[in-house]
Amino acid sequence: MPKSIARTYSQYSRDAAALLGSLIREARNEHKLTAQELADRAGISRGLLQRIEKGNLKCEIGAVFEVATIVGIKLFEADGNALTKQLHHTKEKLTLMPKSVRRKSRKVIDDF
Amino acid sequence: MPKSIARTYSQYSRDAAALLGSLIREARNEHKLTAQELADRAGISRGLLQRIEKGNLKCEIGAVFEVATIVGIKLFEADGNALTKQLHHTKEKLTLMPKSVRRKSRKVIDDF
DNA sequence: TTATTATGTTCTATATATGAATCAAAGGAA
DNA sequence: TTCCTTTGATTCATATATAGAACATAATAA
Repeated sequence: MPKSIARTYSQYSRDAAALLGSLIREARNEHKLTAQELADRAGISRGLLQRIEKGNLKCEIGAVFEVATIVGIKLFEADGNALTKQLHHTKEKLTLMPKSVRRKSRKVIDDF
Repeated sequence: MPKSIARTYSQYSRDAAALLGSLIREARNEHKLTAQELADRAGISRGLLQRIEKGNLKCEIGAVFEVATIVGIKLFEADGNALTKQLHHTKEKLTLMPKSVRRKSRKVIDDF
């Protein structure tokens, strides 16, 4: 990760992460799960779980999704099956669309 | 990250990430945005965007949220304002709940 | 109150995700 | 077809997120 400069995030992204973290925290309490227990189930450290619950945007999305799934927070869809359905549908749409994005040539316009 | 062993993810998490990636890809095409352009707007590299669209679970959630937000994919809520409302509501609930999870003492039962 | 457990916080070593560069392959326009 | 662009797929150097430990603080039960 060379040339890295502190990344900026939009307010919406920060709110979304904070909300998801709070939802996880709430769900964990309702499930009567210790931070350590939930972390163990998700295969992550307690420290990482804490950062997730705080809405830290630098956590890997896989860890966040795992934790959310364990405590019963459904991403995107209410019933589980709809997820894969929508996935297949989306992928079918993709095959029918142009493979690459291409706008009108800039080169030709620029030089003359 | 010591003692790291290839992390495993649930099928649901993998599907969720794959779906989100496909949705991003689709939205990007509809917005007529080049991968490079979207990556620039999100402040990430094109390679990272590629992995996000592939549903790679090891990407940082902040980058994924940024990209999703830019192409108009709303996380969790349809209208933007409801997000913060729900956030405040959730945090209020948290203050009314026990601060820590504690089950009946195991020590006392175990030894005697 | 006291004892015990959960959570918060900081630190360090290291595994690894990321940015950048490169090349190949594919796609769309003329 | 030929050109130009976009995308896919590598590779590598390095910035950094993570695991783990240690400790402090907070919170619950008795």
